[in-house]
Amino acid sequence: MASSVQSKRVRKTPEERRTEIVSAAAAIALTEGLECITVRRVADELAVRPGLIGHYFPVTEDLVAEAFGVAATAELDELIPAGRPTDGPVERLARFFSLTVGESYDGVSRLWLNARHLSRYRPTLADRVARQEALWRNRLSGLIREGTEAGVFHTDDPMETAVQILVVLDGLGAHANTDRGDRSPTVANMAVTTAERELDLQKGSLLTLMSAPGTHRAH
Amino acid sequence: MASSVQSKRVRKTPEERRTEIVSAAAAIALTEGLECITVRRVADELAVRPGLIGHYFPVTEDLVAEAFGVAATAELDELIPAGRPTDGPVERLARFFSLTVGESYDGVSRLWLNARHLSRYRPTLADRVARQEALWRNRLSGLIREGTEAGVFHTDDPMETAVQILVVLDGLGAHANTDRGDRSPTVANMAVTTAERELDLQKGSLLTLMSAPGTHRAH
DNA sequence: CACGCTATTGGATGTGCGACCAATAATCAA
DNA sequence: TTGATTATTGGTCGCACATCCAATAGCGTG
Repeated sequence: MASSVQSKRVRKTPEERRTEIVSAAAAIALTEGLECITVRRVADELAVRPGLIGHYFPVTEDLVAEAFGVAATAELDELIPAGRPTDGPVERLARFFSLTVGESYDGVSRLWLNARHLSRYRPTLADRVARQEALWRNRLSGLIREGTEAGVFHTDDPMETAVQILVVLDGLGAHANTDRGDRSPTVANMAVTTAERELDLQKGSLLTLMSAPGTHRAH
Repeated sequence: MASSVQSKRVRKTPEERRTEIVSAAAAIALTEGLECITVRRVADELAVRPGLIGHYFPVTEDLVAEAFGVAATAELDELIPAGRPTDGPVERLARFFSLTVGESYDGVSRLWLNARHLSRYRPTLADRVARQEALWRNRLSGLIREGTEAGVFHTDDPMETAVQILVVLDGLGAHANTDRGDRSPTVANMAVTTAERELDLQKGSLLTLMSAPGTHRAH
């Protein structure tokens, strides 16, 4: 009982330890940024020695890429849950937007900003970013396609519409690290407006469905 | 003549040396990135000793912020020249877009991406970014206001329209470090489309004016 | 010409990083 | 119980960075 640091070493299965490491790294990626994922930082997050991280990830860049992938996938699953939907396309799209306009989405914006910039120097991460972009595109365009087939959305090219929405979302998210305070409602709702226009929905129809969750900004 | 390194030390006026340093740093910012602005890197760019940089910029972060400001201002002056205009608002806006869709604009996109991310950790840079954003907003909204007063553009709020255009531009620029290859014309021209829509211009009217400069992508 | 100012040099200090490796001990099979 | 496997430790190495400082030498002033 003399020392708070653990004297006995705990030995886990490689799989368990590995996911533990990646999870810790993903958490750091979201809260502090991808460049804070360092061998030492992750190590004392898990109360192990730095060398152990290097044992599972001999090249740190691989851990960074993996952490981004896990974090981004988790966020996407929150925005547009995969699997059998319980709601209709309109409700699911409204959910998506209500989550993306909230301030809690700033963390996600920061992560993407972070990853996109860091991709300039880390090819492994660049690959992961490209894969995640495809994942997000596909998930959103899938939702849109569902809606068009159900007759509630109208667009010739669901993928193109999805990309347009994501571009606007990226543009809004670019300011996650700076001002973002003095934003007019028109600008703040640009993504929703884009969706309503490109999907041929009535103006404000999506917006009115978005009041359900706790974190929204009606302004 | 035995040594290629300079044996004699050159002594310049503080103003001259200072601008020299900032210019070198700005060039590095555009080509390699803001985190490559290091005391040593700038020093051997100018063939001086690292200590000299520290003499003019005791805190390196200040040099980084200054370099970004200079680089961004220079780019803006290229996109929307200040001073007495020789062309009309429509031509100037067309020039703006023809320069922003070209691949040569990727460098600028990268710079903004870089600065916006780095602002997360460097408050001094964050201030500079905020000021530059205001500068860009004002310059573009000024141009739009000119056009509305001349009766060629139609919008109730030139500033809001300017911000909308810039948001789309930021969204498109987010991918400057990754793919950006498989982009449909619709997506590639989103910023122009936004302008035409928000300024109540005829569809394609701006686009057709954009063929002049060498670097454009009609797709 | 001599002197003072200071731009510029050369070097030191301390930090954090990724990568590497031999020694140790936990776990499981024989 | 014994032994092999390997997860985990503890430490080292070299590198790049920002910051600080005393010594040096250009250049203008007297």
